[in-house]
Amino acid sequence: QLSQRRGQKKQRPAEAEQQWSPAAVAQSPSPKEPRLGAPAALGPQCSIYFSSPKGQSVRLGSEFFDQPAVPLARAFLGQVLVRQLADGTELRGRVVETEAYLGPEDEAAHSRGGRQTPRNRGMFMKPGTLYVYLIYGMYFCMNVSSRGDGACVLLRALEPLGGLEAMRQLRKSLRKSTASRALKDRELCSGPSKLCQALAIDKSFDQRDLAQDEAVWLEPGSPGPRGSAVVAAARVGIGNTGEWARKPLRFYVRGSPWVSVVDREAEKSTQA
DNA sequence: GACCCGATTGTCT
DNA sequence: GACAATCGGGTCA
Repeated sequence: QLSQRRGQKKQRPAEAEQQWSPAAVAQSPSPKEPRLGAPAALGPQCSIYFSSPKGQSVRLGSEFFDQPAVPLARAFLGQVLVRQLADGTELRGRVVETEAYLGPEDEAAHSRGGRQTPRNRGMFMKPGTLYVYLIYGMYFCMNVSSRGDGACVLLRALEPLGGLEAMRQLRKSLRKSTASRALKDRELCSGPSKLCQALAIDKSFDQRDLAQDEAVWLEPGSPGPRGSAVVAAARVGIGNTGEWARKPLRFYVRGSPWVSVVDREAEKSTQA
């Protein structure tokens, strides 16, 4: 396993290109500002991909999630994940990295061989259902069920857009570090468990519906990256699963400094 | 009931 | 690059 992990490339140290600077992108409304209507309170009017009551608080509906894991993993890129805390604070982040898990045939998936247990039930529920699980006894990973039995998409990294200070506070308090240096913006959501900490996502979100839940939802972002702007690479942290460890089922936005692990080789084969 | 290990992260060398 | 932290769930007896 270690030898396979060793193949992963490290995040490059280069500074963030301007176009990805969070300051240059949307500033989310401060918690003090009047909030939009509850996103879950959707009227009957629905478009193909999202609902927009009164043209406000647009969220992606269940139709968006009802596609196979690979296209869904790609479609997630560029969309904005929003988490509303109990006090009304909105945390926002643009999805920049995902992984697809294909279901029973995928040897690296928790649903491999058709295994269905109380833990991974969310993977088998309707598209848009969250599958949140505890890993290494202390971290959470957040997946979204896709079309296909036992198939889902793992959210691996976000570009923080709003509520950065709340994220920093959550990350600081949830991790067990002695030294409490301030975390850089790049450290807030650049990993599957980091983003769960930053957005206060835990086991209580397991099996919730991303298309309906009041505390977490997905909004359409700017036009997502297309074609060669998306890098397809091997998934991270997959061990002895043979060919399945090498399949290019991880997708990330080329050039984004918010990605957790950059794979230079994969970037070459996915020519810009 | 015992045992093993993980879709990770952070720290230290 | 190595390695510890930490525990629920899967597997097998």
